Amino acid sequence: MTDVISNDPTDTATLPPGDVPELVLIELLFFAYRDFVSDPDALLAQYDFGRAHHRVLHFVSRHPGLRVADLLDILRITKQSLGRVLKQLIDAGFVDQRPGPKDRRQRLLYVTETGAALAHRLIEMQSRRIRAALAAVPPERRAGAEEFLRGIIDGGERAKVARLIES
Amino acid sequence: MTDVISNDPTDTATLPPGDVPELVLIELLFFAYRDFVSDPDALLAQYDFGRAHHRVLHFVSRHPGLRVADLLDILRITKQSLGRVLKQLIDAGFVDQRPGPKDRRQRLLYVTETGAALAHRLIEMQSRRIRAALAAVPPERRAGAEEFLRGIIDGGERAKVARLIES
DNA sequence: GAAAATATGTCAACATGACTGACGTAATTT
DNA sequence: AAATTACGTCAGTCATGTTGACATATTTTC
Repeated sequence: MTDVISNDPTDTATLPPGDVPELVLIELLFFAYRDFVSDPDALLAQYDFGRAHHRVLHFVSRHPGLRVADLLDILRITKQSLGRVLKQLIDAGFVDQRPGPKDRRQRLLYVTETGAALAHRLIEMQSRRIRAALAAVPPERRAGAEEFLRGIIDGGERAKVARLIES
Repeated sequence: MTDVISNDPTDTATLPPGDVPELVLIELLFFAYRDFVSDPDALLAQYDFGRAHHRVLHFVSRHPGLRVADLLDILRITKQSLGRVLKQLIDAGFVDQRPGPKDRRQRLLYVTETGAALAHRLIEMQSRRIRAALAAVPPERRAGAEEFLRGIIDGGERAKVARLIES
C-alpha cells in the first residue's frame, strides 16, 4: 500500500475538508464505529453470535424484564429479525423469558448468569476503548463528546434515548 | 466485576451508568450511528443502492483515483463483497475506472458527474445533522467530539485515518 | 530473460441479518 | 361479546458479508 491519495487533477473536483468542515466528523464517525464494534465481533464469533446478538444481549442485560416490543423499538428492526436472534440466545441459555406478572401476554426478557457474564465482558471491552479515548481528551472538553453524540440522535428520539440510558 | 445479575425476575438491579460511566457513551454511539446513517439510507434506496454503495461512492468521491486495494483497506471488507457493489455502481454510471497510468494493473476509481452529484447530496444530508449537533455543544467543548472519535479508532490505524481525512 | 510478486477479477458456495405481509393465539381492555 | 394488544410464526426475498481457489495481466527481482 503506497499512497491512498490521488494526484490526478483531471477528474471531478473533490470536496476537501477545507470546503466542508463537517467531512472530518462524518468520516470519523465511520472509522470510529468500524473499530468500536470490532472487539465485540471477535469475541461473539466464538459463540457463533453476531452483532445482532450483541445488541439484544446488551439491552436485555441493562434492562432486565424488557418486553419484546421495547426491544423492537430500541433496535429498529422487525419482529421477525429479532425473533430469530432472540430464539438463538434463549436456546443457547444466554437469555430467559417469563410471562409478565401483571399482563401474561408479555414475555419479559432476562439474561441468565451466563448471559450476564458475556454481556459484562462485552461492556468491559468497549469501556476500555472509551476510557482510552477519553483519556486523550482534555478534561474540560470531555463533555463535548457526549453532547455531540446526543445531538446526532433524531430530535424526536432524544428524550426517549436519554431516559433509557439514564435508567 | 462485583455485580452479578441474577435470574430472579424481581431483581432489576444490573449495571447502571452510575457504576460504569462509559455505558453512556457506549449506548450513545449505538443510537447516534443508527440515526446518522438513516437519512442516506432513505435517499440511496431510491437508486436501489444500500449502505455499502454509500461508502464506496463516498471514498471514491473524496479521493479520485483511489485503487481497489485502498478501498478494501478502508472498508475492511473482502474483494468479493466490494466487487459486487463496485460493479453495480459502474454499471449504473456512478463510478468510472481507468487503468493506472504508471502501473497498468491498477484500476483507478473515479466518480462520474452523476456519482459526484449523489455523493454531494449525501454529504450535505450528513453535514446538516453534524452542524445541528455541534450547534448544541458549547464552542469551547466542540473539539472534544473530534478528539474522542479519533481516540476510538484503533491505535495502529489512527495515523493512516488522519492522513486520509486531512487530504 | 525467467521467475516471483503484485493488482485485480472471478467463480462457487455459503451465512447473517435485514425485509414484507399475512395469519394465529392468548390475554386484556372496552 | 368485541376489539385491541403482545407476541409468535410461516414463507419468501434481499443485501451484504464470508472463504478459498483460480485466472490474467503486469511489474519487479534475480
